[in-house]
Amino acid sequence: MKKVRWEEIMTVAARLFCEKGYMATTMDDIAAELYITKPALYYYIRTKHDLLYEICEVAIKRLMEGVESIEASGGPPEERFRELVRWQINMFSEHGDIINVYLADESELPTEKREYIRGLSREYESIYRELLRELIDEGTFREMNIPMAVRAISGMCNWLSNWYRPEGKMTADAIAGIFLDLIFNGFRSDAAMPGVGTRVKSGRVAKTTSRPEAVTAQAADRKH
Amino acid sequence: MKKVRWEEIMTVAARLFCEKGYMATTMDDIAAELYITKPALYYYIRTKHDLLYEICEVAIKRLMEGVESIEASGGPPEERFRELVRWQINMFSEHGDIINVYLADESELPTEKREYIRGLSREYESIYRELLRELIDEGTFREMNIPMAVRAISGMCNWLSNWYRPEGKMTADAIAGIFLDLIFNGFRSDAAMPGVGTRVKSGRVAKTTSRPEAVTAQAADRKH
DNA sequence: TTCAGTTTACTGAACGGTAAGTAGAATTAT
DNA sequence: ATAATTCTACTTACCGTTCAGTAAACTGAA
Repeated sequence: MKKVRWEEIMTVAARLFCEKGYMATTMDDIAAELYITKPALYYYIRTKHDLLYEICEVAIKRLMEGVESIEASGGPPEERFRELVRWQINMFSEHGDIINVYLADESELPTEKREYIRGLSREYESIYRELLRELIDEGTFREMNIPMAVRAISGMCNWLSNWYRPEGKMTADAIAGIFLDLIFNGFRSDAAMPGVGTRVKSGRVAKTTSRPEAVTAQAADRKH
Repeated sequence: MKKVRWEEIMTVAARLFCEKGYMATTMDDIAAELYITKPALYYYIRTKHDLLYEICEVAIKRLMEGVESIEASGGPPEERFRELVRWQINMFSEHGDIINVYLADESELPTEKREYIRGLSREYESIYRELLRELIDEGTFREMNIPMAVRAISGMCNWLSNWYRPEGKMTADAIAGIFLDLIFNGFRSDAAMPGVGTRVKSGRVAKTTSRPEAVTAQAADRKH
C-alpha cells in the first residue's frame, strides 16, 4: 500500500529534519534511514521542499483541529483557554518532530507554500486573540494589550521546542499545569500586596499551584 | 586597519545569516555583499563555522555583560529583574542580527564550540534562577517551580525572534513594559478574585503598566 | 505479461576551501 | 633621495566534494 509507505517517509523525514535541521538533512540520509536508495525515495515524493511542506501542513492542521474541537465544545472561556494551552503543549510530546520542524524550518519553504502555511497560522493566532477577548469581557482577565499577551503566551509555549524532551522528567501535562498556574494566578505573592506584611502562602486563590511538580527538568538541545 | 575590516565582515555575516539562515548563506553571498571575492574573505577568517562562532559568542557575551552590570548595581531584586528583562528584550532592537543568529543557528556549531557557548548560556540562566529565588525569599513572588518559571519568561522574551521587527510600531521598551506588567500584575482581573471584590491596584509597585501602549503591532517573519 | 517498486549509474550545479600570483602601499637599506 | 624589499589586501582559477534530481534498466509478484 502506497499510502502506508508515504507515511513512513513523512515520519522519517520529520525525525531527521528535527534532529539535524531541514537544510542539513540530505535526501540520501532519508533514503538510508528507510533502507532504500534515493531514487526509490523519489518514486514517492516530488521534491525535498514538498516533504517539508507536508510536514508543516500536518503540524498546523493538527493544531487547528484541536482548536476547532475545543471551540466547538462550547465550554466556558477559561476552560477553553486552558484546553488550548494544554493542547498546544501536548503537541510537543505527541507530535514533537513535526511541530519542531514546523517551528524551526517553516521559513525555508518556497514563497507560495510558506505564505499558505502562514495564513493558517494567522487563523490560529486569531482564535487565541478572540478567546482572550472573551476572557476579558467576562471579567476573568483584566484589560490588556491582546496581541502582545498572545505573543507572550505563544512564546512560553513554543519555546518548548528549545528545551522540552519527551523522555525528560516533566510531562507535557505537568508543564501546561505550571504555565496555566502562572498565567491564571500570577507570579506575585499575596503577601506582596501593599499593606499587610506576612506572606499567606497563597491562601485559596492559587490552589491550582504547581508545587508538587518536579522542581527540575533537564534540558539539552534537540539538534545534535 | 584589519580589525575594522573584520568587524565589517562580522556585521555583514550576521545580517545575512539572520536573513537567510546560516546554512542557506554561502561564503560567496557574504563576499559579494562586501564587494570582494571569496578568497579575499578567507584572508580574514578561517572557516565558515568560525564566523558563526564569533557571532554567537558576541551575542551571549553581550547578554552576560548586561547581566553582570545589573547584578553589580546592587539594586533591589525586583528592579534588577526588571532591568534584566528590559536588557534582554533590548538586545533584539540594539543587536537584532546577532541575537537572532545565536538563537536560531547556535545548534549548527561544531560540538566543542557549541558546548562552550552553551556553558555560557547556562550561566546566564542560572542568574535568572537566583534572581527568582531572591524575589521569592523576600516575599515579592510566591513559591513556584523556578526552572519552569525561568523557561516561561525566557520563552516570552526569546520568542521575539519570531515576530519582533525593529521598524515596527512596538519599541523594545514598550514590549518589555507590557511583559513585565503581565509578570508582576498577572492576567487576572481584580474583580475575578474569589471572595472580596476589589484589590488594591498595587499601590506603587506596579505603576509601570502597559495599557497606553499600542494595542497592535504587525508581525511578519524575519527570514525572507 | 505486466507493472509497482526498486536499483545502478549518472548529470549539472553549487558548495567550502585553497594555491598561486600580484598591484600598490609601506618599510628599510644605501 | 632613491632603490630594493617586504607586506597588505586582494584576484583568478581551480580542486574535491556534495547535493538534488533523473534515465533507464532490473526484479519479483500477481
